[in-house]
Amino acid sequence: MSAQRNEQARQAIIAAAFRLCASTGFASTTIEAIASEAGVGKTTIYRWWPSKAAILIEGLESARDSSAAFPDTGDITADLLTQTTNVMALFATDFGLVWRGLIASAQSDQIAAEGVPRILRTSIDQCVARLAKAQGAGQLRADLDLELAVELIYGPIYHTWLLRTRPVPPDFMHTVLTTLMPALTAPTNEA
Amino acid sequence: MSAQRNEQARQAIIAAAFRLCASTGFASTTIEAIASEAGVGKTTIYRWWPSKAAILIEGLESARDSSAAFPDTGDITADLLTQTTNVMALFATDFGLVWRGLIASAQSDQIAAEGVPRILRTSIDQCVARLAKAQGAGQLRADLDLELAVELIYGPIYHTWLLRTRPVPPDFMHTVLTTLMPALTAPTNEA
Amino acid sequence: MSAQRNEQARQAIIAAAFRLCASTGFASTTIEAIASEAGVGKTTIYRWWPSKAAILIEGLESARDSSAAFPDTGDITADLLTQTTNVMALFATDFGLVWRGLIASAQSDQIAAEGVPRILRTSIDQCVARLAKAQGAGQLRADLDLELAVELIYGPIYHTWLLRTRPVPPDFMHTVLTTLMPALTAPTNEA
Amino acid sequence: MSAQRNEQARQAIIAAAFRLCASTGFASTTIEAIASEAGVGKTTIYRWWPSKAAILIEGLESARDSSAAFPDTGDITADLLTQTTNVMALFATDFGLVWRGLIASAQSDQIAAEGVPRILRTSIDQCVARLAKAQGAGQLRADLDLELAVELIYGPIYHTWLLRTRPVPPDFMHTVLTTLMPALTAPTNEA
DNA sequence: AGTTAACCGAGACGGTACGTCGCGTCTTGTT
DNA sequence: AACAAGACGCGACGTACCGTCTCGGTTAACT
Repeated sequence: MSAQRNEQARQAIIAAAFRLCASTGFASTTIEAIASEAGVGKTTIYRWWPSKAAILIEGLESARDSSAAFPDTGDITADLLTQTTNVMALFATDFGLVWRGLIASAQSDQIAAEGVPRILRTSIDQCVARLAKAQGAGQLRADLDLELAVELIYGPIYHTWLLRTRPVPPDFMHTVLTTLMPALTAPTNEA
Repeated sequence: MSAQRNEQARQAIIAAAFRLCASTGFASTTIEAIASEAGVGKTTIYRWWPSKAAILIEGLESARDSSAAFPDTGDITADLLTQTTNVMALFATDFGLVWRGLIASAQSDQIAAEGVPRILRTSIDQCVARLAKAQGAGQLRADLDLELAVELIYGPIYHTWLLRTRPVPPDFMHTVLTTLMPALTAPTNEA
Repeated sequence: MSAQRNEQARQAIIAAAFRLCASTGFASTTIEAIASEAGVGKTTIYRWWPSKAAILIEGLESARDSSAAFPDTGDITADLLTQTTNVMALFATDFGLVWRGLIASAQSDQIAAEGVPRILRTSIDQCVARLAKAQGAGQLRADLDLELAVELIYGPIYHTWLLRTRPVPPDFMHTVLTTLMPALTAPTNEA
Repeated sequence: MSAQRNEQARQAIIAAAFRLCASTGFASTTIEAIASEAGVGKTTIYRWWPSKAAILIEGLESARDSSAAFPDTGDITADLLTQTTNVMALFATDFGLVWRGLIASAQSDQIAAEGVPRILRTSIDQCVARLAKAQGAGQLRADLDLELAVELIYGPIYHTWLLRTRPVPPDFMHTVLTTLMPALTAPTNEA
């Protein structure tokens, strides 16, 4: 065998896809534009990815690490506020454009429909892990369904971010958590 | 002036758009297919709507009425459960396909980006009104931000429905409300 | 009966058709443009003319008179030179653009295919009449077929004008007639 | 470099254009119909030709050879009669439909306006060559402008064929040449 | 003097073809 | 064998005009 996959081309394609997506939007980021921007033949793209969503998904999955890790100061409420604030800040960057485009295309593109939940899974698992630790420490109700807790916490974020029903106030997540957390925390037995 | 708009054509176009969207999906519903299905020239569509999203938005806005009205039995928790259950059922129908497509296209199409929040506004306002009544009746905390409450309630629905991170259990909204409502309701002074 | 044809509209339409044809060319002179330019409804045009060619033909037929009448100085060769020179000058004006467009559309449009020969007939008949007079005066061969003579004289003009095979020299018709006329004139019996 | 032009497609397109032009006429021969008839994408046509006229011109130029060559029996008058008769016969075939359409479109289409004279040039040059030989042999006047001679000979043909002013008699070219040739031939000095 | 019907402007309508864009596949050398 | 380049068949785009068809409104002949 010889002539294996060209790693340079792979990175150039992913980088070009992100660049275009950030500058001209997800919808007008075409395979042809990516190929041209990356200085690559279309064939090379189609050989390795089935759609533009796949390229961006691969890009996200390989570069996710540092982005929005969970802090652990021992105070679950404070840590959630820190992390969700980071997430909302991230959504306001170029990353947000890509991610929004992927979520949108997941409604019709098969690859995106599988990739989006897969990407989210990691973040959710990290969140669940942090919540589980807090639960173990008695900071959260023992009977709390942690998957559900994630949805209660992140639901409002995606609701405002995707549906754009109102301008998001700066202290949005502070208010959300202030309102929500009492329902998640263990009752303080002060009878 | 003269030569007014043909109301028959207008309705045929909207109906055709919904039919196609339901049967072949939002992404593959083309203007040409709508025109053909409606027995109408493409020009007639482009004369009145700038994109397929606009057609579907107009259809939704003119036929919204009855779909998911708010019950009022006096019990806010029960009413929310009823209504959100109805909404989730609605999302599982053809309407859901259209709505999902519109939300997706709102991430790139200007018209959809305006229409989706406009459509939601009405539903949110109805929800807020019902919540306000409950608040007035002392069933909800007096200092509760009702817009936020809506996001806390519907956020999890859209989170699961759009992001598809896990299969939605049948009693999903029951669990959501059971967990969430204590944080929204007025504290029962039983000291 | 009542409400007869609006003469003002008729003239405005013909005038607009000529104006557009002269300024933007025959091909891009559309019925819609004529209607707009004339400040007239499309219906009014279609009520009275079957195609744009018909409008221009009517315009030519009603305004032909003065354009290229035949002089009669008694010298047939000189008169032909005068007249053909006038014709070629006319072909270089806006009239030429219209006439060329009509001849072109006569290759496909039924109305033009009838109108072009009808318009030409008049000119040819005038030419034939002048030739007949010369023939009667013994200036042309007695056995000359005058229809053919017209084609021999005008053929080269249309050949160069329609087929554009070479730049037309200024003394073109002088040379044509100098070469051709000996074949048409009666032999001078100088035995 | 790579990915060269598909010769099969090229020929299929030209053939389809001729077939359609012959069967439905030049005016109603559309690019879409040609593409469909040739089993080819529209893009492939637009990639290589700017208009349908260009296709037909290329077809004519690449297949011109045999069509109406000049005989050379030594008798210039007889040879001209033979050749012009052939031309008129050719004009009555499908080729005539194409050629007429091209001449018509040359009045508005830039490509046709260049192509028609270019195609004619070859035929004219052949005619001029034959005339020059006759002139060299003393059969034509020494001072005869041969370009002009061509126009005198072919002018009547195009006049009748394009302008359709009268039904063309069967012996048309015989009469034309009988009338015209004396003006072109060298005077026989029999004083 | 009032009625009324044809003509008028405006322009919406169902269509056809336009010329362009991007798709995903393919072919042709080059590295 | 993978690559760049890009031609290919295809489908949809949004536009321009086609010729037909309502719409009121005007207007001129005939009640």
